[in-house]
Amino acid sequence: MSLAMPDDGKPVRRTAILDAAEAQFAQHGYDGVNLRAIARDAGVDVALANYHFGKKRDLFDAVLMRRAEVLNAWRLKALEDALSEARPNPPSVEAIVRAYLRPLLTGSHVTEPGWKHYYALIAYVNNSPDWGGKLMTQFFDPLIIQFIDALRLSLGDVDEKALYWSYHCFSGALTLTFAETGRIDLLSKGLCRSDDLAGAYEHVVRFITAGFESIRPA
Amino acid sequence: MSLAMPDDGKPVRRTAILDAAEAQFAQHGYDGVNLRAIARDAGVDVALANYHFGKKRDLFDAVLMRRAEVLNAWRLKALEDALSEARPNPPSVEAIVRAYLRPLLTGSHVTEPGWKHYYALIAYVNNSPDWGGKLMTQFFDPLIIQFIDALRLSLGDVDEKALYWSYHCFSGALTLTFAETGRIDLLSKGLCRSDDLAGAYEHVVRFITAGFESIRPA
DNA sequence: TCCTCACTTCAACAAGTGTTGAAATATGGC
DNA sequence: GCCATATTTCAACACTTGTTGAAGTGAGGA
Repeated sequence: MSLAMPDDGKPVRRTAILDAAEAQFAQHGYDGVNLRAIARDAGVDVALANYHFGKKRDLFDAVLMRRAEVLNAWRLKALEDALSEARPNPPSVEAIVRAYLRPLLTGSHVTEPGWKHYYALIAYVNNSPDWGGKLMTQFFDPLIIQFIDALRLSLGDVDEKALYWSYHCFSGALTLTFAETGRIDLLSKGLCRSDDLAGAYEHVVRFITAGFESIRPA
Repeated sequence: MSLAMPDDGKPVRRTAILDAAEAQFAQHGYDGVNLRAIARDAGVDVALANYHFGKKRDLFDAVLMRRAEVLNAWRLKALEDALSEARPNPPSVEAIVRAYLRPLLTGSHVTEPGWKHYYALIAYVNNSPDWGGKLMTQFFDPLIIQFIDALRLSLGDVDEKALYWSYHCFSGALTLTFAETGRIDLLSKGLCRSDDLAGAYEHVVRFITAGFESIRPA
């Protein structure tokens, strides 16, 4: 393995491009970014992005995919832990919600700044009409379905439409919160801070858990 | 008044540009749109957008402002109605949430297709880092503060941070739902439909109301 | 009729865009 | 050292971008 290779066996410049693209796309969206700015941030020639990733759109997909695999694995493990801890009973709604959120707040997800960019990117994709929905489906649906299955298990014979719309609310609240848009700082006149995700965690968990509990059949 | 003037006294081409820009910005975001495409959709020369609105960014602001004023007025009336109906008691949380949502589902907001574009645009702005938060603050905060005041009245001596984070969750869920991204259609395999806002309404109200109720002091 | 003014179009600029093919360089196996 | 391969740079093309100044149009008032 060359000295120019990080642990994953891919050239360092390749990951430098991914990192720079991730930050840029998160901040300005797909169309707000040009490849020369990405290359400059990565300390690299423009053409190199094309060599490693092909077209601009493919680079965007590569950025999205890289951490999606990691995040899905973390979340899956957290969900399985919650399920096995509660067995033979179904886990509580709160435990499921926490399993979905906690990976965003532990380990390298906090220390490595790239993850913060990634969360903002997810918010951008999640709220983009048409193609955003397709991308989310492609990268995250297999795992999300498992979470919804767990919720169905926990809530009993729940109305299916209510379940999906509730997850939809969850998704919107979550992506906006982790995007750290600075919105709540202005609205609350500094009382709440976007970058204090740990502080937001308990509030979000409580709000979302109560929302899901409200559809539990009587 | 010239024949080229609609009721509001502004030239028809001016509003045609606003309509076209609204649709384009909603679908592709600020940077994903070029003025020539807007002009083509409006059946107008490129330079005319510049004549009426100045720079591209000013056009974007004009699009945002046009319906913000209308929406804020509708919502304020709905809130005041809820307050006066409940007087001398504080209104219920559910009544406040409904006052915030119902204007999106009544009158011209349903019949006029431009409003659907506008909702998608709000989702785009709300989830944009930095400048998105500033824009939302500028156009919507005065009204939102009144809604939060009403919620504080209804919920009693509530924790302030919990109140703001709860509204934040509300905001994320709401903007995503009304953006009609097509996401829930794919996730639910067609069971739920993004364009069925009336169908989503009751589910969202229930979820959000329960979330706010969960922070009510014991 | 002529003038004024708001509105609209035309033509063009200067800068920036993604993408590419060929050349240059580095790397690892023999 | 030599060769095949992977990586990186260079230079350039063809095209789109926002913006502008000058010219054109039409309606209403004097």
